[in-house]
Amino acid sequence: MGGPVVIDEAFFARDVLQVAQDLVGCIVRHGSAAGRIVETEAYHHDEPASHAFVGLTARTSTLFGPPGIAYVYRSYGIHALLNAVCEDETSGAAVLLRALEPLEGLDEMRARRGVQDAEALCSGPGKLTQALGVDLSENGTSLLSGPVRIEPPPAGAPVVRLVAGPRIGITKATDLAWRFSEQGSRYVSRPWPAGGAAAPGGRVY
DNA sequence: CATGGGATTGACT
DNA sequence: GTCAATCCCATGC
Repeated sequence: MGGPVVIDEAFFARDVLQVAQDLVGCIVRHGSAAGRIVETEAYHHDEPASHAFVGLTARTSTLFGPPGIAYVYRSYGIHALLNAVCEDETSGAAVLLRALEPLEGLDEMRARRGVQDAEALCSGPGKLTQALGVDLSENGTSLLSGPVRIEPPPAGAPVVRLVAGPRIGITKATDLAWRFSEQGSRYVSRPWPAGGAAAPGGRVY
């Protein structure tokens, strides 16, 4: 897709659907652990599946912060989920990182996750934060200059083929095809329908 | 102040 | 396929 080479605040300030697609193929790093993003979902305060739908509260203040910061929250009392805040302070928009292809610090990830299989280390939004060692203390920190960083794809990396479909694990706004992943990746949180075809209502890019 | 519901995972029938 | 674990916080009394 010839996406942006530079990841800066302007990268995250764009439309959240565009950022969600462009983040697939980028690198997330925390300490010596790093992985390549293979699956994302977009959320926006205009639709009820978003935490920001309720407006500005203590919980959502991070979502209504500047683009390029991390929104980390606890899900089901157990898991930390990592998002990248997008658009401007009025949007309450963010991209949820749902799965990574582990690249560096595999043994560190295995120790934190308690599993060996590389395909199971980061194949879910709660799994990848556990593997990277990301927790709620990183909420609100910069993804450009903070402890958790997002980097552009390595130079010469092949163009990513994207598949879009409905978001997972939500009960509202399930008609929106705002989940994006790399076509054919073995590291996604849930496999797509056989043959690499787009899910119902989805689309292949 | 009490209650209830998750953007999930892993164990189990 | 079902279900519990377990914490934050929005909501309502």
